[in-house]
Amino acid sequence: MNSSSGANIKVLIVDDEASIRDLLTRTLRFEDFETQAAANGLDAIDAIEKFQPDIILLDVMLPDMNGFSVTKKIRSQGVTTPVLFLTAKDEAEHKVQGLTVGGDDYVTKPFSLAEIVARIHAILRRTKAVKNEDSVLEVGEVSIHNDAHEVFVNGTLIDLSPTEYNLLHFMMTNPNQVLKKEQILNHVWEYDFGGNTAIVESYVSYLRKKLDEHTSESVIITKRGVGYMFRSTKKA
Amino acid sequence: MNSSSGANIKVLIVDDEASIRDLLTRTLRFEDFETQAAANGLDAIDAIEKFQPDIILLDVMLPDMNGFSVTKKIRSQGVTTPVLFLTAKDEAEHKVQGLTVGGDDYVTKPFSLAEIVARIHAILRRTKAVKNEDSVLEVGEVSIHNDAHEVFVNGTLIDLSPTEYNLLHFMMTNPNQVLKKEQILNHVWEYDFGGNTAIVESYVSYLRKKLDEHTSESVIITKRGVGYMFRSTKKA
DNA sequence: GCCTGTTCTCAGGAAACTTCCAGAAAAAAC
DNA sequence: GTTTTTTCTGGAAGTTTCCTGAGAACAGGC
Repeated sequence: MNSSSGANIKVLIVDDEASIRDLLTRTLRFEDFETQAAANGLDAIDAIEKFQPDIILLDVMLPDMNGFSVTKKIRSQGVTTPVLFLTAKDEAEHKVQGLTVGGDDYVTKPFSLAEIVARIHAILRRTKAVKNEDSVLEVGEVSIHNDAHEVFVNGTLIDLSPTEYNLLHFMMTNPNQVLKKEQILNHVWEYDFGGNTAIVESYVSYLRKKLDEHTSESVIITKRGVGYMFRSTKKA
Repeated sequence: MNSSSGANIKVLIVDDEASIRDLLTRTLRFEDFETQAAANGLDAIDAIEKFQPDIILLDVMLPDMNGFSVTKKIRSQGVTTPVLFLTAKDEAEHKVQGLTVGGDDYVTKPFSLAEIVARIHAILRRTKAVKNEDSVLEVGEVSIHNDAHEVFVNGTLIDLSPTEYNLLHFMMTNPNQVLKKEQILNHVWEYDFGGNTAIVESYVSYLRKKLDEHTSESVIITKRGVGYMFRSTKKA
């Protein structure tokens, strides 16, 4: 999202898969977070002590011990750093839910990068009141209420599917800036999505159909050969 | 694009085709980058260690190992140098997509030199904040907003096709100097473009038609027998 | 289980864009 | 002033990109 999204925030990434560590590291650094990574539970505990992260992304399945044990261990040492668990969908979701007390939260793999970034902000907002990722986002004639997951266009409530909502949210956090279809795909869809950018076209089409009947002019502009742009102002 | 565009920046060029290495080397040196080249993966890994580049142009198809393996290898060694992948259009684009989320990016072959230079700047701006390739470029009565891909002439928004935009951008980054048609062709069009410089004349004509109705005098001056020049000031 | 909403793919058609050509216009050469 | 060279520009062909409807696959709620 914007360039100083995570300035001065330290994130510890714990996952045994190198590709996931890499993906998260580069994404979060790009978002201006300071990151460090660990591949197993022991290294993680070590890194928490030394690196003193503000938040921990913790894979539940680790080679030596599971994420819950890691959490239990550090909590017993008085560490209250919030944890964002990364878990496979089938990995006993209810188990995770029970453990996400306090500031903690979890996302299921495969996740989308936009979701990870959003969750991190949400957690930090709750626990530290760092950077108030506003729960209401208003751009031009459209406003998104993040808490209620509601979208209003010039006062009218619009019903969107989850993916439509995510796409709109991503575009509205980057208004007046051309977003390449690939860029959109990489942020809004899950990281292992197999298809191509045609789906972005489809969803832009869905969004337009729902939004544009209430606006003076289409809020999503096609920049042929480049991508799409959410406009906040009149085109002139 | 101006003469000190890449001062003190080290670029490692990795491609097995000598002609591509040459093309890139000459272009980037002209742009004041410091360059070094490698023809295969092993040499590349070696060069990364010794040369310590600020950015790597990496062909995906290499004789010994592919570009992803090279990246994986160096990342595992803690090297975070951003990579600009060079890839054939049909070469499993989705594979590359996952890798373009952090600082990395990619261009498909055949690329244009202007695009390579622009991407390098974009990457460096994001990762190192070296030399902010301004997102707004203003020369005389014309201003280009790179983020939104919009062009204003004396306040009026002008609608341009991708090629028109690229041509204008190239000319505006080199104002008040005569650009030979061939030079323009080499920078703005893809390197394997088959036609001749007549197309530059066509596009200059298109640009003039769109821009000049809002300016006091044509912004693109013909230097007969030589080329074209974008003027920033009145001609006198 | 059945229905509904959602996600994703695909393909046809429309629109925009690129490229080439050829005649007109302008400038330079003689 | 005429010829030659170079540039300009409209048109047409061919290609690419984008939009959208239709339908398959899937999940969740009732």
